[in-house]
Amino acid sequence: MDVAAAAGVSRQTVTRAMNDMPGISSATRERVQQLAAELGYTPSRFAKGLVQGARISLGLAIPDLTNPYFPAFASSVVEEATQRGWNVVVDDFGHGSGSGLDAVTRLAPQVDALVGYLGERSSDAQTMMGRRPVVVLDYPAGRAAGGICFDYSYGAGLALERFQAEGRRRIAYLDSDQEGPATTRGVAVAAAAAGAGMEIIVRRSADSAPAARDEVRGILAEHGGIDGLLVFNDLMAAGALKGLHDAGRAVPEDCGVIGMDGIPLGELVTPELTTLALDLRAVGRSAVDLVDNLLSGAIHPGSAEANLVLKHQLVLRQSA
Amino acid sequence: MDVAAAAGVSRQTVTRAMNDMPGISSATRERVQQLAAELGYTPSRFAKGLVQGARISLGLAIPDLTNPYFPAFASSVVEEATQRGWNVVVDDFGHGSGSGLDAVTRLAPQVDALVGYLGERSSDAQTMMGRRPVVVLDYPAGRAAGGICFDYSYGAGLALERFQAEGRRRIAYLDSDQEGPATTRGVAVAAAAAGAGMEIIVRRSADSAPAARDEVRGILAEHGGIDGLLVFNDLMAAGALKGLHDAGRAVPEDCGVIGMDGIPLGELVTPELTTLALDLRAVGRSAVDLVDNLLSGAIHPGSAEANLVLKHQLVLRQSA
DNA sequence: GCAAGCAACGTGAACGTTCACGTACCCCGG
DNA sequence: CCGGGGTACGTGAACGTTCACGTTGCTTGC
Repeated sequence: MDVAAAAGVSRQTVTRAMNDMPGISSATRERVQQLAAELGYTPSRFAKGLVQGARISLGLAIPDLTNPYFPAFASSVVEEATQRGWNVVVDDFGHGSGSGLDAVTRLAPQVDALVGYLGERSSDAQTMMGRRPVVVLDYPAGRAAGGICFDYSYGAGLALERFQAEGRRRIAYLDSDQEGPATTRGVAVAAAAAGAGMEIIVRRSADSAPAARDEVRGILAEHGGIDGLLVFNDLMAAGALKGLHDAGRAVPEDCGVIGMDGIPLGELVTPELTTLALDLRAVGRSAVDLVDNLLSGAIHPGSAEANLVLKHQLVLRQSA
Repeated sequence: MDVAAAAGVSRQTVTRAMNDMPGISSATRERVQQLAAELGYTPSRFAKGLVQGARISLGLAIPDLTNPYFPAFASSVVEEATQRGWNVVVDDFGHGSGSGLDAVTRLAPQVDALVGYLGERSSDAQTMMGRRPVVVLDYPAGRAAGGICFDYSYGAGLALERFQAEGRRRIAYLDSDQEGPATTRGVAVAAAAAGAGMEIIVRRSADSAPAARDEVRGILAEHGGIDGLLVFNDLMAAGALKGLHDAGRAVPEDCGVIGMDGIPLGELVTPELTTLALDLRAVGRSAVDLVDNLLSGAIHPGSAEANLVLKHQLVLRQSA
């Protein structure tokens, strides 16, 4: 410790001065503090962490901060973590920063727990994190050691019911092409449609508004009679609205549109988006709560309480 | 180190096994690795950091992740930092998590450099960070030790010119009520208007779409003849579009609207938003570049190169 | 048969901080 | 004058890792 030598005192005295501890005269305290400031001394967070034990830092793995869903979610995670005095290390694995697994590789050595949209790789993530808590959101079939997933069957049912109630018969579902052959949502929608005895058209596009816009134009070119469109998420639904407008279809008169997620964007587009909404802040809060309980040992990885299932709510606005 | 005892080897051997270093038989390596996995052993990041020296972590202080501008910016910061092998600790000081200064207080002990929208408190931030680099975005009058700011006078000029070219005469500016008596943007707009010999109406609202929507209804109630509206940012501009629609004003026919920032949201609203756009990824990239150069000593805090001024570009879409 | 060489492993020391002590010194009361 | 009790400081030790060396023991070559 350089400051100790410069001030002619012991390291312990410097510690006392920097942390405002008792057992030091105010004269030396100020002298040491000023000297520290002059020398640009900053206590090493590593040494501090080593001796003081865990200051918790939470890893947050996000597929794409550019998609407004994720900041909405991240916002509540950060808020909730901040309240607990944790800090949050964010990794965005979009834009060529690799896969979710790369994000976990980067985060694992740096954090005490992990929360994230990791898609298929959740078990690898648990392996890399060892005994440390991992909360996977929107995990695919099967249980995660800890996780939150969504009851898409229920949500899809709500949406299809709505379309039917409106008398819509030619329904299409626009899926994301991100995960493997079909997304979790995709299979749920297909199942719900089959259950309701409906035949629906399924198309996929990249998870962005422009891609959805283009894809919708394609759908309409092939299937002109579509009068209901369910979309993978609200961002793509916003693009879909544009695509319908491009093709001269009026929403909701010619074609109803229902999105998923319930992000604030839905209220800003025209017509305002009917959507299967989640309580986004509740999702973040639940994720951090899970981590907290896993850390404290209040609940155990793999147990029933470590897996939450949240339901969507159909928020009716203008588009359907 | 528990694993060392359990495996009956020395700590050094464990180190060699965990880090795939030479000088160890593959038999012992695997035995140690498996034992480590069973015991749930995770190397302490603190001890590692202490002995190996700095793994850089970058603090990112964000006023409100809920406002789509900030994730757009954060996304490029995270991407750029990830490329350098840094990790990013995010703090959102919206939603009652205090002020920017609170965020800095939380981040300062944990990071090697700081980037953020800190508003007025940038000098306090530098004090808390000592010699470590601080890059302040959108700092108010006066220079920051390191920072990026925007030439709002230039941008405001572009917008007002556009309104004039369209023959619009009754211009209003909707400001944010976040910072003190008037925002940096507010004074720039006022100055640009005065320079152009224009008289403009200035109103303020909270920095959110619903607040802007309400405020715009208020403006129209008082000043019905408004035919041009410049707005603090794109999010508020999106709300303003809704407000104009509520009041039965057609955009751009009855009233033109120009936003600021150039976030992707602008292309999803109807009509699509004409805006003073920034290259958002360039902003993030520049911020991280600055930090990098400050860390390496290539440029010095307070020097001319440590302060960047970026200009807006008027992107014409439908709203003006 | 003996040293050289190499592979496999162990042994302090160090990183920078805090914790639990120990030690001067001063002030007072008796 | 002596001891008790405070205040202001200093002194190992410890946290868990890695680094730069040592130290075995076995092979190899002549």
